Amino acid sequence: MAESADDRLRLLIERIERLEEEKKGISDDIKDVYNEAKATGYDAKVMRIIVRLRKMKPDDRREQECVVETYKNALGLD
Amino acid sequence: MAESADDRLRLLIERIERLEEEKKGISDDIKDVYNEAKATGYDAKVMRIIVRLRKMKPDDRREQECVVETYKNALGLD
Amino acid sequence: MAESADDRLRLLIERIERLEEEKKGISDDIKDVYNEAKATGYDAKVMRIIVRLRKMKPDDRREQECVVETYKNALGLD
Amino acid sequence: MAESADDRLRLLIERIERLEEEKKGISDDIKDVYNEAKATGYDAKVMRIIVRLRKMKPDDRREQECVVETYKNALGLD
DNA sequence: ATTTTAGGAGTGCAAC
DNA sequence: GTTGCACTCCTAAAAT
Repeated sequence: MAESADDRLRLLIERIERLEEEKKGISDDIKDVYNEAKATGYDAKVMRIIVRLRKMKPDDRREQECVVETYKNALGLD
Repeated sequence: MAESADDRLRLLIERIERLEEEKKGISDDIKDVYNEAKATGYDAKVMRIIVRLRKMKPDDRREQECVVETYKNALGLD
Repeated sequence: MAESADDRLRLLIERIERLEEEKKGISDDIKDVYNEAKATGYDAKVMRIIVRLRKMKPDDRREQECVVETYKNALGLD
Repeated sequence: MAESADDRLRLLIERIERLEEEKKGISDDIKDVYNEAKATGYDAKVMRIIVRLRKMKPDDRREQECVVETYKNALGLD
């Protein structure tokens, strides 16, 4: 036959490898932005927190922040 | 000789395995506490956040919370 | 001034968010390839192992495989 | 009442914190064993692989190793 | 049954 | 160079 099982497997693997390279490139780009931000004086760690918060649905986020406050108060945290 | 290299390696591996079992037991205990808390009506996810916050040095924590607030304001978050 | 600090921060965050979306898209593509492979009868877990092995330098890989064999023999594994 | 909700939450949190300390202690012990092994000339990375292999059911392990071989051959790996 | 979520392990980077 | 930190991956549990 024109295409052996071995070739099929190889093609799948190679597609994955190409995609992983692309992904790696983007990860590097993200790292660059954080470094650029840090060089400008921003706190990268906090920026990561912000990105996470913005991923949440606003209502969920506010709800959670509220519960966190409650628990902090219960424990005398802050 | 009394103790072959093979035995030495085996003993090291077995010590690691014993320790990993202990660790697993404790992880399960922690999980139990969270489940108990959840059954009592507490929000386990928020509890995890609290545990993380309490691990930080209070000054660092307050400093970070402050920067988070600043960035949130800058982005109109909240 | 034309560009406030707030805008600068916002732009950085938005660049990160765009890049993370792209990255997410590629991750999904990779997942799709694995699913396609699985549907064809391949073992996705083993494919992941293969991808990892192909990432290594051939000499390093062979060297490591050799040491693994040695340790397995020492422990009567296999 | 004798025990307020705040106390209940605090007690749960403190139990978790104690357990996490124990867990951390064991993790450190494990690290120590790997370091001791390394000092004796063993390859810690390979030891981790061995530990993982020994966790698997022997039949599953052999089956998987077999499929890995097959795929490696299909790709001319080795 | 599918999809999300958390914990753990491993890897690589970075700072010291 | 080594220690710690952060990101990724993967497995397993959980919720829907």
